[in-house]
Amino acid sequence: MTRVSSDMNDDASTSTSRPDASGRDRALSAEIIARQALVLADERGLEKLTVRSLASELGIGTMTFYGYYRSKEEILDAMADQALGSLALPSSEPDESPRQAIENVATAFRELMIEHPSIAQILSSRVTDSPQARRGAMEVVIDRLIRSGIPGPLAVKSYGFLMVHALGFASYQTPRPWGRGETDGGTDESELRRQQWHFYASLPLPEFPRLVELRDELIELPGEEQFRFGVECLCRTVEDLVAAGLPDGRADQEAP
Amino acid sequence: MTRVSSDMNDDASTSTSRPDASGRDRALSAEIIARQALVLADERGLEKLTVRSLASELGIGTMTFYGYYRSKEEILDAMADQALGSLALPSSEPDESPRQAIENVATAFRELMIEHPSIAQILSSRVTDSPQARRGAMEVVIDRLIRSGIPGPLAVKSYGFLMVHALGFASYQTPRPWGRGETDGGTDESELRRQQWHFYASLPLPEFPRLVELRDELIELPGEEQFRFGVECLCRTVEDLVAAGLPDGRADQEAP
DNA sequence: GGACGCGGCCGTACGTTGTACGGTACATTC
DNA sequence: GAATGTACCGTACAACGTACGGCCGCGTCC
Repeated sequence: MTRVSSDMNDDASTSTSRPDASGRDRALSAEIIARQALVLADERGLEKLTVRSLASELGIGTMTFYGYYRSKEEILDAMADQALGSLALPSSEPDESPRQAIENVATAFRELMIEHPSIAQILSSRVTDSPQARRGAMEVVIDRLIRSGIPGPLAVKSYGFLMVHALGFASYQTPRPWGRGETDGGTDESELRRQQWHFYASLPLPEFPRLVELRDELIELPGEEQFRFGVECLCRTVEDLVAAGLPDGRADQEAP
Repeated sequence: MTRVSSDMNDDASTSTSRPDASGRDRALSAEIIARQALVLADERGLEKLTVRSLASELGIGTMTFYGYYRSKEEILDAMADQALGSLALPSSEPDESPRQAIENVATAFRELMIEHPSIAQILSSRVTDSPQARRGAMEVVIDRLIRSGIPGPLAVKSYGFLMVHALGFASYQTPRPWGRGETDGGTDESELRRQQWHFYASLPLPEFPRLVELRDELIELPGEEQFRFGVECLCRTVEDLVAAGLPDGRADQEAP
């Protein structure tokens, strides 16, 4: 059952259908393997992704993997590339404001991190030399920001801001149920919030007055509103700078 | 010894630990081991930190480690705790502005990530259940922000912003020389920048016009100025919200 | 046709990892 | 001295990444 009709270009997803016409056809492609690896890492956690388990899931021998990637490190790069390549920006409106462009990019980044929880770990644990699709995402995002009216240097800074914000946000908590404990049943969203609330409420008041006092806000730290707050900060600043006609976000003390 | 993070009053972790009123004295303490582990991870990289190498560095047998920590996971938490506990805020001025408070906190976070490059990886790769010193850092930072005039809910959001920004920033590149390649001698700052510049300059122009055009800005993405830009965004927004008298950063569409 | 070579596949094996198990050595208490 | 409890660690094992080399079906050349 290792043969899967060996026609990989059925949906025209990849342009590198066959590397060369030497010898036999390969049953798989590097991209299919990377995609499956990403699925496994997102479902079961990056630390459960081993070369053996991946090969087993693909129905191939363990060492066959090394015919497609030279090391496990290499496929981690490919996985990050795969995920970044699936960045889904909504189609561009003709007269998009800087705020709309920023919020669209931010939402796309956030959804990417939610859909692929493992890439935050991958990007954090690797040096990530020269990704391929990452350049494509950079180009598309920066172009989108510039077309909305943001000057180039400021658009680059905004891209960096959003990427760092989304990445840091995904890294900050990563509340995957498989991470700690085996109580899969009781790890829903509201129950986790309730536990956090009780934790903050039970802290010694003389030592942590602020944490106890602000427990209602603290449990919202990993929430959507916190993410939006960061995006709002960027939007306001960019709007100010664009209105002032400054080409970048250099921090000079302007007098209003 | 900055905090009470000793192992004696840890109630729920291990029930079999009686530190005194027992047989012999222990040669080490859990905190000393965590500190040494943090040094090793920062110097040689987190992936080179093994239980064996750590024990060898401490001059103890491998299994002796498990008399202080129940698993390697546990010491990763302790290392993050150790690093967070060493957060160094400058002493508070009596009438500190919100901007000054935010910039002080941001600088402390940034220096922490620079001094301990491994904690970004630790925080990203772990679920990090209930750190001890992290609560202390949260309390101190949020209190500092509130004392500068920022309302409590907004101070919490600002704390989250700064933590996420610093963490994401540290995760984004992590340009450690030991990460890739063995050319330790030629991996200084300016040389790396030059290589990046040439990379962007050599991209195919029709495919990546923005990246080629903005290559001078792009190589500054992991730089200090990009970090400051994010902080500036927060400062401006907080100043606006405080001036408007809003208790938090909820994104209502204000009419100027 | 036969021989050859080549490339995709993978079984086996090796070194390293985290850590369970049990033994040793010594201080304290009968 | 005997008993007990604790700190320490040598050995062992499963799981990991992956080097090595063999098998096998195909294209090519005689």
